[in-house]
Order: sequence, then C-alpha cells, then structure tokens
Amino acid sequence: MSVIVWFRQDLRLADNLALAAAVETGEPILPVYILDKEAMLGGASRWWLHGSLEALGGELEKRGAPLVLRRGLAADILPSLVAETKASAVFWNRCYEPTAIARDTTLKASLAASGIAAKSFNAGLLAEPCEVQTGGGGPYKVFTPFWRSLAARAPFAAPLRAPKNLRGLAGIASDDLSRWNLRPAKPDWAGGLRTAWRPGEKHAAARLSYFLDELVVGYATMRDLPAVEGTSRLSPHLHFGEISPRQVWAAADAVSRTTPEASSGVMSFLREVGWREFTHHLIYHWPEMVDHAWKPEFEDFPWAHDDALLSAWQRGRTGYPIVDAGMRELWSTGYMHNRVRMISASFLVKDLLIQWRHGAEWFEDTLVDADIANNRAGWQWVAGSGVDAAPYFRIFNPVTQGEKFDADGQYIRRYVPELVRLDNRYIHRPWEAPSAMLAVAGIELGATYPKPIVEHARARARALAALASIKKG
DNA sequence: GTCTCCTTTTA
DNA sequence: AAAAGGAGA
Repeated sequence: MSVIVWFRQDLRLADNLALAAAVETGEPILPVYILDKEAMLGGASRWWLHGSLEALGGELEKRGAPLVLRRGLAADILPSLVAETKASAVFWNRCYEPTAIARDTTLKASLAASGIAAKSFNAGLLAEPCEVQTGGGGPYKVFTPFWRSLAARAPFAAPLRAPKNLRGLAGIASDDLSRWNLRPAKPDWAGGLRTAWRPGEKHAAARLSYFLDELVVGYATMRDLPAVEGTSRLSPHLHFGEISPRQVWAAADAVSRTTPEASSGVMSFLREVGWREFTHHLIYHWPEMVDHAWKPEFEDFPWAHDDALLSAWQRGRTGYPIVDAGMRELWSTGYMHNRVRMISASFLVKDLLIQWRHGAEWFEDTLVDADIANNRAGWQWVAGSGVDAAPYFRIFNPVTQGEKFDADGQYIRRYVPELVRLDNRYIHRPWEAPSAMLAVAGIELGATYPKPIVEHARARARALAALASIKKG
C-alpha cells in the first residue's frame, strides 16, 4: 500500500495539504509530477518549471521520497502508477482553471470507480470560489465587496510546516528532467531570466522575507514605480505554488502586528493578493471568460487586426518609450512591472484596437508568472470587456503615464538604450524633441528608434468611437 | 426603491 | 471636475 501525491501548481513542501495528508496516512509516499503533453506552456514558464521541479526534486530526495517525473496525460499515467505501486490513494491540491477542473473531475471519478481514494485539497487560495458569496448567494463581480468579504474570513488556517522526513518508495522509474528540454538550448535566450530570478520554494520564502523586511513599508507608493524595486515579485512563485497565499498572509500579518508603521503597506500588499483570489474566483464562476469577452456586446467589437502592428508591440517598437520599455523588460526578463502591464495592454487594445486575446497569448508565452486567471481577467479589465463596469475612458495615455510613474526616465533608459542620452523633458515623447537635441542624443527617429506607430490622440478617439458602436441600446 | 461606492482613468 | 453603469447592502 502507498499513497501517490500528485504535484501540479503546488511545487513546495511547506503548507502543502495533499502532502501533509499523505504523511498522515503513515503509508509510503510516491510524489509525482506529470508534464501534460497537451498543455501549451510558454517558453518562460517552461524555463521556470525546470528550476522549480529541480528544487522540489532535490528537497523530496533529501527527505527520502524522490520525485517521479512522467510525461503524458494524467488520465493515463496516474492509473498505471497506481497499478505499479499498489497505491490505495491519490492526493492532490486543487487547481481552478476550467481545463484543470475538467481533467481532475473526470480523473477523480474514474479513480474512485476503481476503488482508489482520490482526495483533493485547497492549498492554493485563501478561500475557494464557492466559499465567498454575496448576501444574495451569488458570486461577487466587484472587487471591493469581494475583498471585504474575503478579509472578514481572516484569520486563515495557519500554514503547515514542511515534513522533515518522508517514507518513499524505491524502484519507480522517472523521466530525466533535463530530457524534457524545458530550458532553451539553441539559442539559449534565458540569460536575462537567470539574472532576474531564482525559482524554487527556498527562494520564494527568502523573497517574501526580504520584501517584508525591506520593501513593504514603502509598498503603497513605491509599487507604482517601475524603475524602483518596490513590489514583492512573488507572482511566479505563487503561480507555481512555491509559496502559498496562506504563508504570505500569515507572514505579512505578523509584520503589521510587530511593525505598525508597515501596516498600511501590508494592507495594500494583501489587497493585491486579494486580486489574485478575485481573478481565480471570476474564472471559476465564469470559465468562458478565459476565451471570450465576459460582456457579450464585445463579440461585435470592431477589432483592427494588423500583424505588423502586433509585432511592433511585441518587439517593443511602438515608438512610445514606456510601452517599448515594458515589452522589452518582458522579453528579456520574463516579467513586466504591473503598472507597465496596464499601460502596454491598454496601448494594444485601445490604441492599436487589437483583440485583447492576442495580448493575453503573448503574455502567456513570455511571462514567468503566466497565470490564466490573473492574465485573462487582467486583460479583460483593461479591454473593458470584463465584469467591472468599465468607464469608457479607461484609456491610458502612454506619455502622461510615463511622466507620472517614471518621471526621470530611469526605467526607459534601462530597457530602451537607444534613448539613453535623451533629455528627461522628452524621454517619454521623443517625437517632440527638437532635432538638435535628438542629434546630440544620437537618435534618428525612424532609424535608431521608431516614430510613434499611431498618434495617441487620434487612436483614442477611434477607440471611443469603437466602444460607442457596441454600446447596448 | 435608496444610497454608496468603484485599483489602476481622462481633460 | 467629470465619467457609465451597476453591484451590493
């Protein structure tokens, strides 16, 4: 007899309820990770996954239960592992994306039908989608009431410690992680990712501590400045489950108790954790939101498909420095500061009138924290096609946003070296700079750096007209 | 029905 | 100062 622990987006030992439950049974444990051959993981996510599995595998091995890697479909692999190991149970922590729910529901039924105890747990959210309801019994559609209702459930269960020792099973074949080719080889484009990130549970915990010790005090104001290290940068760790939201909550809450001057920073940080909960809540209750606009009238939106413009956006060659800096940060580090995500997303959807789904797909290809719920709900927020009653004027101005949040152009200069010598006054609008100043800075618009691919004022008017054209009534 | 409120906005 | 429209109590 033995218990299989199926790891998915919970690549950690601490506060892992499925693992803890398996330990509790007293049976030998077989930890397994299955690389779904049908899952379309983006390149940056694949890179991260390699590091995360390497770290998890090392820790499990140290404790006596090495991680077994298999590739294929869980529906094929788990039953065959059950047979191979004479397992009596399979435990896992729940995921909330529609495709994962469909897969897990079927699997649970078929395992149960063959007499296997298939048990799932919540180790990924502070509260599961069905646990947070409006007074009328339905799901929330507005963040603030959702957040109030979620926060009222605190304190949350205390996070569990990692098990010290595990009883493993010997002789179960595993794939070789390096053969999965999750890391890019030819060419190896992951240099920027390696510089920016350290995947794995240990690094997730270290990052949380560092953030709470050094940054959270200033979080409320610094979090909006892309040039500054002011955010937690925990998103990829949370996405892969190297750290749990309960661990984050507990640690942040403890800081605000011991350090009152940090409490407002902690509050605004936890609110962002609340946004992660909210997007998972939305995607759970409206799974069609993953691929379709939540607001049906957006089916008729006059999108302007243009591959050349899409590609200019993807490559960071729009001629708007804040957008280009963001897109290049994404390309080189697998990450983009949240403020800039909003600006560049608004630019794609409103200024270029390109369907939000193209943007969402690009982000999922390139982000280390690519997360269906956060990403799709975020894009729909920007597009105005999501649940919130979006003001029609939710159109970011790339120049004023740049001037407001990157006043000295430090962020621009970091990622758009062509503009490094341009005077601050024009760093966010090089096309208005006097030609002598451009010459001194070594810039030739249209050659060394693009001219704006659209004129924002005109693009804004066009977006407003497009939005008006689909208005109900 | 009434009242309040709404991450990120714009000009 | 203005902005659409609706959620939530």
